[in-house]
Amino acid sequence: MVRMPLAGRTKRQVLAEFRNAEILQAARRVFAARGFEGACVEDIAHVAGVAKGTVYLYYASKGALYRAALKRGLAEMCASIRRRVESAPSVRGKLRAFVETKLAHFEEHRDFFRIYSSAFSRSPGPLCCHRDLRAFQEEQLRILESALGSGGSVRGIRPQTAARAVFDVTRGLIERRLCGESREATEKEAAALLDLVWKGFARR
Amino acid sequence: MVRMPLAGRTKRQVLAEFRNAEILQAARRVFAARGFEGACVEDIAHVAGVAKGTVYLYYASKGALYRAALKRGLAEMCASIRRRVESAPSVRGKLRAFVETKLAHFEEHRDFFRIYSSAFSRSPGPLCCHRDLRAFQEEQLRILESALGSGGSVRGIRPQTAARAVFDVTRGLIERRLCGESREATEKEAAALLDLVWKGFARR
Amino acid sequence: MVRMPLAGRTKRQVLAEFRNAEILQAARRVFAARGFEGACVEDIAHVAGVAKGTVYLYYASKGALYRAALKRGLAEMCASIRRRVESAPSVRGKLRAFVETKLAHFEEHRDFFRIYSSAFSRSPGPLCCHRDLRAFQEEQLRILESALGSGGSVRGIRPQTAARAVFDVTRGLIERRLCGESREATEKEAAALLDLVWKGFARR
Amino acid sequence: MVRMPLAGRTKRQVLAEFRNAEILQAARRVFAARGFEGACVEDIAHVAGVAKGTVYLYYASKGALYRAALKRGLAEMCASIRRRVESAPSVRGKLRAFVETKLAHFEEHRDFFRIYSSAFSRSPGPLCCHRDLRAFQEEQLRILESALGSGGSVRGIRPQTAARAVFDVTRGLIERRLCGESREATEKEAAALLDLVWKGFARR
DNA sequence: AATGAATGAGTGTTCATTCAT
DNA sequence: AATGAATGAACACTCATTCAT
Repeated sequence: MVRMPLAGRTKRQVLAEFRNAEILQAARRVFAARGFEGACVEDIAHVAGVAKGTVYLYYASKGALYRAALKRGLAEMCASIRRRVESAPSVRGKLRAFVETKLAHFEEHRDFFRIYSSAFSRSPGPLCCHRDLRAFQEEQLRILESALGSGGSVRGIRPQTAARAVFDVTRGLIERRLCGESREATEKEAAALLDLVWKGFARR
Repeated sequence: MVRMPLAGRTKRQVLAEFRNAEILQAARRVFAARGFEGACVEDIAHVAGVAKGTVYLYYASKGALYRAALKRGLAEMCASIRRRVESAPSVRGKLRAFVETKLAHFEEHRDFFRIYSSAFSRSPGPLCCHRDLRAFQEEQLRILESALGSGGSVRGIRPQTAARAVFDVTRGLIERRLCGESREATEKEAAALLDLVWKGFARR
Repeated sequence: MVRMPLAGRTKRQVLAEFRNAEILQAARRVFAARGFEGACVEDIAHVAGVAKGTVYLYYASKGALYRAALKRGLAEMCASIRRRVESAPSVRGKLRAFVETKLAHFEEHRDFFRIYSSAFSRSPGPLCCHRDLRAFQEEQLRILESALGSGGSVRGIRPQTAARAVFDVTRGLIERRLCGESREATEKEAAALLDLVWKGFARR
Repeated sequence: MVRMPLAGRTKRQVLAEFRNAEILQAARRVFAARGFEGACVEDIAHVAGVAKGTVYLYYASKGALYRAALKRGLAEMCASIRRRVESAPSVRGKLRAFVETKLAHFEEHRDFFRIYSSAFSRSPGPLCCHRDLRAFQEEQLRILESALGSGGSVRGIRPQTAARAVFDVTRGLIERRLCGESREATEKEAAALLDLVWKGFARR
């Protein structure tokens, strides 16, 4: 954690942070457009407006840069989800907010989905998804759980279960949406799926 | 001109089919372990017990080999799903069969999941998953739909919706299972999720 | 030297000779179209209507096949030159016949010129053209020399010198013709060049 | 931003030019020794004393490197020819200078002749020589034409014709010289051929 | 801190040649 | 004699990473 006094950052630090942001941004764009292996550091550097060597001053390797870009994207999305879910008034509204926010996010950052969805399968060795990805998935589940738990309307089904259902179903929705399904069809499907889960969960 | 023995296949053809199977098998293993870009044709050949050039007698390119391996894996899985689902007696039993068959399949072919789950994000250009993958997803949905439709127990929710819910939720289950969740936890979760969907779908 | 009795060739031999001719013919076509390195034995075999392995029954290597094709082409051309030159009545007519025959030959077998003209530069090791090529060049020179010598009209210039001049100048003509110069321009140039040589050689 | 010292070139630029020259030089040697297809980039790099990748910093492809090497060699030769021809006093002296310069050049850069003479036959598609080669041939012809034209001694034969004769005959001389003919024989032949052309061209 | 020239390991693919059938 | 499946050496080109300036 870095102390950040009001006027305490030197010009150097400010510049460095700016550069870092530029690089991360560029990385996201390029990785998203071409995948991890398809992207090349030189292009990322070019898009970021710096020289290739500079990238290595900020990130130790292409892999580290990839992970940082992934993490940054996930963090942004999670924050946005939390904000929207928490500000929804009802439980059903919170579920809708979750689905809609994620759909909108990936539609806006359509490119980012490729990173997101390949994060599981990338990484060598034993089959396992990125630590970061796991962490952010957990966070999303917790957001959903507390939304559902606060409703207190359960009968026989745990909020964790419903949270996972919503989470999984949302992923499928996004995938189909990005694969070409129309916005209307997706919205109808989203409503229907939420309805299904809701009925299963909240029925008395 | 080659004599065609009664069996209908010459020794040559048999050998070729055997080789082909070996190569496909090896491809699946290596692609699964290292991803498309991480895998190198030489290794696949080595695992298959043939020379690099031989691979190219059977498949025109690394990409073609990848697609064939993916397709073969998907076809096997789909066939196995259909068999098990159709032979289950009740509707709930069919759903259980779907989930359990997929879980078991990916547990047995743990490696294959990496291919399966990266199939979406691979492929350049506009974000879109492989034709083959799409086709097999559709087939699985149709299996589920006809299982659900045959129950006739719907109320306000279409079988398609429930099918998608089951499909999506199963994917999540597998992912969590392969990422380290215990078999027991997964089974419990599977039961709970199916229960949720079932209640939402079939409630009176 | 193989004795060739009128009815003494077995079916086998006849077939073999036929195959050989087909292969040589195909080799010439393919080498001409794609150069030595660009041509692949499989294609030659295909064009010849035999299997790849068969080519190796007739020629020990790609290089040997190339040399044989070159030789065959050169032999044909030389024979045709000799015939035409010898049947021309006057010395000037013989020179004209030489130039015209070569021009026509390469125009008809335009492809062959690529083999012919690369024969010098191909072949590894010390810079030196193919033995065969040398031999056929010598033969052409001798044809010219005897044509010129028979005229007896020399003064101070040896027939060998004039022969070489005609030979060299013809090569240039062909090159320019095949590189796109029009037939008319070439013919005019040929006449002018022959005139020049003739005046230099035969002047009293 | 790089300081620009008075000399007008930074150290970097100087180094780059040096490297470039080394690579071109090496390319010429290796292409000459083994032909275009026989040469491999790694060897060229090795001879140039750089790593393979470095070659690609200077030339986009093996083909581009080849063309550059060809062009550089041609340009050097043409310049040398022009210098020597222009400084010769008489017309006959100019012709002699042309022949002698080319002979000497290829004898010194014996290797280069292989590139030079294969330039015609390389290049796929319709039979045609390299643009560059054509251009430099034209230039040599123009040098000869203006040398001949300045004599004004023509009678019935155009300087262009004589220029081509000299050009073609020189090529033959070089080929024979490099194929093993002795220097004396070549010189005698050169004199005789020039004499022939001269008599044909300049006779009254 | 920033640069970008240099490196060299890595890989898909081709193809001459062999040899079991 | 003919085949064509199998082989594996060869090679152009890319790109992550380093390091002198």
